[in-house]
Amino acid sequence: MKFSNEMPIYLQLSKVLALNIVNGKYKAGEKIPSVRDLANIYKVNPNTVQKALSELENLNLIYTERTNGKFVVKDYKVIKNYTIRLANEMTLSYLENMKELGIEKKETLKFIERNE
Amino acid sequence: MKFSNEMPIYLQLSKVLALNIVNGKYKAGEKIPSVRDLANIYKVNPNTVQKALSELENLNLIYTERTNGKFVVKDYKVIKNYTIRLANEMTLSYLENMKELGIEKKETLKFIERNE
DNA sequence: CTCACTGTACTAACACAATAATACATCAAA
DNA sequence: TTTGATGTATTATTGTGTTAGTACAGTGAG
Repeated sequence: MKFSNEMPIYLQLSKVLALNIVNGKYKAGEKIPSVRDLANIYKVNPNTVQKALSELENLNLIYTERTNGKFVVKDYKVIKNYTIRLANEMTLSYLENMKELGIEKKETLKFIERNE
Repeated sequence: MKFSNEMPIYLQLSKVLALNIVNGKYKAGEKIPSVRDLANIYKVNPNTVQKALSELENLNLIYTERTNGKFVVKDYKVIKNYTIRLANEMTLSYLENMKELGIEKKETLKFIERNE
């Protein structure tokens, strides 16, 4: 796993883990790997993992059982809603960015067609 | 002008300035504001401006006349090519991100329609 | 109970982005 | 020539992301 230097690692890691929840690698109600395991998996410091996970907890995507581990939230709707919110944010941001480049919606669609 | 803390300011500033070139606020061949002026405009340190501008110089979007100022590159084609490259990168990245959310191209188009 | 595993907390050290304050060299204009 | 503008370079300081190492408390299994 490679991290960019354009953003703090803990934020990048947080996004990666959120994706794992969204795409079902970590399923609703399931336990996620321990802080120490994640640190090994992604070759970062346990403290960095903890910071990343606290982001996910703020998003209500995971919850903590103090001496047992951290778990994906049980209600799948929460995950689904998060997914839709993310998709909308990404779409809006994409369209805005294209607009800033002077590319209107009609042309934007051409760019999308071109990239299968 | 507000900067996020998710990315170094000099990179954010560099993107803003690149946009000013792309959308024609700073036209081909034109002089851009001095390092000190830009620092005042965006309320950042002159050193930060310099770092941002060196990014633009690496992209060949601007060039320097040592004691006269910095100028947008004269050849408009360079700017146009940069714009297209950016748009392609953004589109590709957007489609990949949506795919990671489990949203295929057909559904992605619906999201775009929904966001006029 | 003992041991291994959890999350959590703390300190220390390092790297680097960012700010601040100067200083210098070059050119153009007054 | 003098003045002011330009880019550039240097040094010091601050804040914080990251790593490293250690320690503690609670839980469950053997």
